[in-house]
Amino acid sequence: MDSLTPKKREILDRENRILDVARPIVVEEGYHGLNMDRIAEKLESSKGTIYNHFSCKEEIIIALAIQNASTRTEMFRKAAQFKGCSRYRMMAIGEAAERFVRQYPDYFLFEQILQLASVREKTSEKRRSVIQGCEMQCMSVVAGLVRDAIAAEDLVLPKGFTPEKLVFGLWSLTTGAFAIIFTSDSLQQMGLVEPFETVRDHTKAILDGHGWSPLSNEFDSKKILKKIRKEVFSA
Amino acid sequence: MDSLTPKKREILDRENRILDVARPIVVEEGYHGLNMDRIAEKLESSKGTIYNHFSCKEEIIIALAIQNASTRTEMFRKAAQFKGCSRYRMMAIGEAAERFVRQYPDYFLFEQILQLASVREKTSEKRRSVIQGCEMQCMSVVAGLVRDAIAAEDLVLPKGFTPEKLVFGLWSLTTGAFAIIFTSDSLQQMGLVEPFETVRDHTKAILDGHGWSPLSNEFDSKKILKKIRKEVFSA
DNA sequence: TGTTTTTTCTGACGAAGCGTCAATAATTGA
DNA sequence: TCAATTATTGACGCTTCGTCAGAAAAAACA
Repeated sequence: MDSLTPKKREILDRENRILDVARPIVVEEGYHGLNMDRIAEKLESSKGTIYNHFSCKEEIIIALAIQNASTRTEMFRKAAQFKGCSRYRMMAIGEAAERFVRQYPDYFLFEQILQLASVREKTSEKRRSVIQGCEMQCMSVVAGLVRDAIAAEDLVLPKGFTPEKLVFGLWSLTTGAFAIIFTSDSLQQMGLVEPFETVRDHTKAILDGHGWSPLSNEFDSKKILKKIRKEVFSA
Repeated sequence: MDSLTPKKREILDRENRILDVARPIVVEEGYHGLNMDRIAEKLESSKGTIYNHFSCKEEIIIALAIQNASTRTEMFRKAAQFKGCSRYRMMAIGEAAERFVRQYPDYFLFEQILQLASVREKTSEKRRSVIQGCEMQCMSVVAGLVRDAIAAEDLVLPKGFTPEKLVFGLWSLTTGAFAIIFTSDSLQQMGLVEPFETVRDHTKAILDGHGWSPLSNEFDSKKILKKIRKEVFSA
């Protein structure tokens, strides 16, 4: 359905043009570098027009995050479909998480900005719930996989230890690690050069620690990872 | 040495009074709620005077973080001195991390604000390195403990897997989890009511996963935790 | 004690960014 | 073609930032 009046088309396009202009500014100069006058200037329209699309700059930032958020959900879904036992499928999701963050490092920057209460509260409930929805869907995919593992008797969780608790742990580990990777100077200081590999190692340890079989010493993870990369991620 | 001229004393006091005034503002109204005029008003002095102490509001926020940062280092040091095997001492540090974050939740708020590049870059190298130093010291304590564990043959790390890598994993898990606990709505949605307990469980899993003995099924962690709480934290 | 020098304080000021809205321009539809 | 509707514009008021010349206070000196 591209048959819109030229004017409607222009307005629709502009929404994306605004985001295209804003993205590199936020990436290069951060939250404070982004301002409405500058966007208007680059877009060769007036500030009022920008405000017709976004009610404040925070809305632009959350819109930028939304541009990427559903991609992650898709990647998680696709990864969960990897043909193999539950543990391998979990590995595939780990790979998805890593690929996503390497491919869209901007996303983490936006999330970081949006985590600040004073920024977040300026955004619309509508956009907030889109982001929240994408995140919840990712977690649901993982939780579903944990349930599959339990059903397949690859994993036995202690009484009261819900699949969601396991998801929370993995989520904490990966988002915590990514935050450190992207913002902290400590890694250099500690001499860590391959942080992503280390994240993989720790994910492995958590899963082993919870007894999710096959345990990592019972299979060749290098080989499986290769297979995952080939079968799930090559388009 | 409190024998200063009354004027010098007043100036020195004021530095703290500024922080005392600023803290609740940042905690309650976030980064955007804090502004220099407001501080000046509450302090019943002029804005210029505030600027004599702090060159911008970001400096105030980092100063607030510094007020707590060394406490954490101290708590970690104290915890590492717990009398027991390496794994128990590690548990003591986990307990220290949890206690710190519960006792000074503000600190995490400040850190979050300071993580934004556009905020961080306004702070002085001097204060930045104080914070960085405290953090590195915490990590060193943990890394030292890992080395102790290796020396005691409680832990064998694979070739190339440095103690720092293990620290990175634990650090990621805990900071990631704390960030989620304090800022995300997802926890409620997932029905997680005791997140701190869950963090403990995952820490346990990571340590088990790396084979740090005694493994968690070889001792009564409830009992040890009780002992830690009594012997390390009761002052 | 009075006087000079040094330090500190003050608040008005310019700059920058936000978000608004009356006026203007463009588009649509009859 | 022309009224009605919709979209655009940028000047404006407001808030906050950070500065700095002049005022006030403190310290040093005589």
